[in-house]
Amino acid sequence: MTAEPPTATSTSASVARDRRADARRNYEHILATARVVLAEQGVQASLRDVARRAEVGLGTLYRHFPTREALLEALLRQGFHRLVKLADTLAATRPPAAALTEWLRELAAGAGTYQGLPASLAGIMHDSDSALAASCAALQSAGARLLERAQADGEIRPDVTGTDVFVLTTAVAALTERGPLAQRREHLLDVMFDGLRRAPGELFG
Amino acid sequence: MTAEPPTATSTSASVARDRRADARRNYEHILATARVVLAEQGVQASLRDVARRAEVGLGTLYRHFPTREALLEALLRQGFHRLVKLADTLAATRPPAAALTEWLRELAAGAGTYQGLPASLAGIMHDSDSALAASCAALQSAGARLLERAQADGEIRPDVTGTDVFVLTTAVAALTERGPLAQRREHLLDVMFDGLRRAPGELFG
DNA sequence: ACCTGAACACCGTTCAAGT
DNA sequence: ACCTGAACACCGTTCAAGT
Repeated sequence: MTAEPPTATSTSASVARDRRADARRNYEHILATARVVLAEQGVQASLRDVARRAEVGLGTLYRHFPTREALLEALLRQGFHRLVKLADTLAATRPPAAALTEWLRELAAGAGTYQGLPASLAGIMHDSDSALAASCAALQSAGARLLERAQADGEIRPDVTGTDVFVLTTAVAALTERGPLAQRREHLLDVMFDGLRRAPGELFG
Repeated sequence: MTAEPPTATSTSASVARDRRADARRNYEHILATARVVLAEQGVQASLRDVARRAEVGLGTLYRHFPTREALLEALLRQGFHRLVKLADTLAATRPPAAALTEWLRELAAGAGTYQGLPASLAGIMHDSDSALAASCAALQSAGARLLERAQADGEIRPDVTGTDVFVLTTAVAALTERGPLAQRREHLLDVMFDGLRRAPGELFG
């Protein structure tokens, strides 16, 4: 049952299907292994090590994931989608400013999944044509929408952009991803959020 | 005049002196070369390349600078001293809050000397026993003194530490060291400074 | 004392050879 | 079609051998 022989009429198609299944299995196995290895060593983990531990040739890894960013993008896609959906939920259920700050807290937490990931996300602005940047664009759009709502509501200063808020949040996530500052993530986010509020001088504007 | 021959009575001492002079020349030359190479390639530049371009053996570089942080520390020492002195000057001539923010702007600008340096400075918190961390401690102390003065003056929220302010500033410097965000350094620092002010809810406290 | 560079153990990336 | 791993061009680090 598990190994059905190819019929005479569909041999080449069946072979192709088998091959695709093999490739697909490799793809999934590399991804699962990468998840473990990056959890251990961070986003700068050795790709050679990932291939070794997935027991595939190095070329196989590169065939499926031509760059480190491509691998990272595949690993993070689900989490990105989850955050985009969360933005919609928060926009529908929470006051604009609270929706924004709660979402940014989730973004910071999500960026902490792998050591070095916040820096990679913040660094997307430096080379915006990576696979990771493309996938992250939806994330930034979701954040920008929450920001605009909060700004329209007058709760958040109008002179910050979605990019500003995104990079500031990932920067705080980077600072607090390990070490003694790890305990201060929420507080540093609070400080940043206060900076995002309408400046004091404009309180009566 | 330039090449004085060793006298008979001081041969070994003279040899020692010559050797020390040679070593000193190597030290200085490596440092000068590193300044150029790091300016081109950032703090992650190849140390092999530095040795090659300084025309010294790789071992010579490692003898003088056993770690990358040691080299970085030697490169930055002057700038660190300059910033510490600047803190004293600002404390003596400017109102407390202005002294703090102006000094932090200079810190951010100084951290932008080499690409990747802000991240290295922010990362000091993650391994606090490097040569760079030791030299940076004076810098952080100077910032902490300015912070305490501004807090005592009631201008800055009391629930932030010197470490908080230091890492937030270097983080903003890291975000804005290149790319499209480079133009927004001053603005993002302003946002951060607003966050450091007494929280709005406490305005009448 | 100090300098040198080969040696070692790693990388990331490519690509001819296999199935 | 896809997989493999040797080959290439790099790293950082160490250390025996030179002067």
